[in-house]
Amino acid sequence: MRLSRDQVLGVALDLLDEVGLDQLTMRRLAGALGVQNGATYWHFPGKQVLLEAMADALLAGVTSDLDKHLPWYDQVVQLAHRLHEALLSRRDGARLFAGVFFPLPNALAYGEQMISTLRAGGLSSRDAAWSADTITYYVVSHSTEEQLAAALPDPSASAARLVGSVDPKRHPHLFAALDHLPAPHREEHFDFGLRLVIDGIRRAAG
Amino acid sequence: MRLSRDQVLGVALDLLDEVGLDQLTMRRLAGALGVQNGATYWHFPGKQVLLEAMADALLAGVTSDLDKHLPWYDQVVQLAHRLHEALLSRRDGARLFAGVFFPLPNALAYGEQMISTLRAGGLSSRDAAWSADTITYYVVSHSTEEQLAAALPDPSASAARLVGSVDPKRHPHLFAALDHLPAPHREEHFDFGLRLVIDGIRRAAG
DNA sequence: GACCACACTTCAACACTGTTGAACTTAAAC
DNA sequence: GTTTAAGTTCAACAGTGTTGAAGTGTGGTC
Repeated sequence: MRLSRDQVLGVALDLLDEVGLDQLTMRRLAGALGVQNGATYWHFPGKQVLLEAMADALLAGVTSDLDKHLPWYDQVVQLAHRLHEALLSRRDGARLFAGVFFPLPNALAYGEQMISTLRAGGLSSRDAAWSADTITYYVVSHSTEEQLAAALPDPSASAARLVGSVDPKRHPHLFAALDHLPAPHREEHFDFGLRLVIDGIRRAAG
Repeated sequence: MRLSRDQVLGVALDLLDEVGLDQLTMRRLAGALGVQNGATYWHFPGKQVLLEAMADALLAGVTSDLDKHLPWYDQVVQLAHRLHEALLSRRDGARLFAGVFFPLPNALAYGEQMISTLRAGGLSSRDAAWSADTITYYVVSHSTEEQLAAALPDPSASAARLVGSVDPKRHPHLFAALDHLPAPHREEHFDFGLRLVIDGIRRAAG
């Protein structure tokens, strides 16, 4: 049974969901493909290139069917949500994307769309580019943290460790903040920070 | 020559500066300490714990000598700058910090300080906690990207690859944004995004 | 000063990783 | 039906984190 590049890519993404980024090894991938270890190296010159291809595959379609009738800032919100969803669509997707950040087609399309939308809001070329950076930093970082929290060996034990290490005498505000951990309100937490950034941008747009 | 835990930690941080996070191996660390491989395992139960200790060491002093006479939002800016500097103080410091995110003393002190300052600005417990998250996401993400860009094998070749892969016909806005890459204006770029976030927070503070 | 217990180090191994190159097999091209 | 190249196998290399048994040195006690 001969392989194709797309087949390797597809199985690699499925394997990512199954075992996570840390356990995604070339040998395991070969096993999932029903093939010997060296075979994948014909289709991808090395693991790094495979990971880049996987990262870009994650972003397929992030710029499709955007609602162009919304106000520009709501279009920015929509696009940020798209990126967020794309990164969460696969296990460790955000970490995968963050570890690679080179000019890949879908990532470029995302960047172009984001900057273009911001320019439509009246920002200068520089401000649009830098604002897009800020939004992207936020989305990637938030997604990474979400998935890291979800991937903890024992979530309740980890939460207990967190609560246990915050002394209400030494860290009163942090202690109070334990009532507002991101985890139970993932979406609200994401939207809160995103709104902060976008409000700042709207102010910069004048 | 016997080792101490602090000695291992110190040499590990120096070795990090020298070889980078990816090349920081337990054997190399033992070599730098003038000792055999297994020896470090008496002082740290495993590499992960060592990395956590290193990450927290990075943050030593971030909350010292803050200017309490500034308006609350400028105190937030100052603290964010402190975190930024701390993460950049060692090679791959941001990545090191991001890969670990557990309740360590200096990280807790930072969180407490940030939330407390935001509360002083009038934010609710929830809004202060979530705003602190947003700021921290931004600083960590920005620092990570800065160090990743600085650590590229051949910066000018990488820049060329970036420029070369942006087609001005398909990505006009991205192409125009190439005049505003973060790299040559690191500090200005950092401050721009930080201000966006903090303006958003000031608006939320009402 | 001799002894002892424990802190610490060494050494050798284990199971695993990405990557490589030579040999082999299969499929397509003429 | 032979040739050519695409695709695969197999065995090895150099490296990783981690472990456990055996050894060594140092400090405290009799």
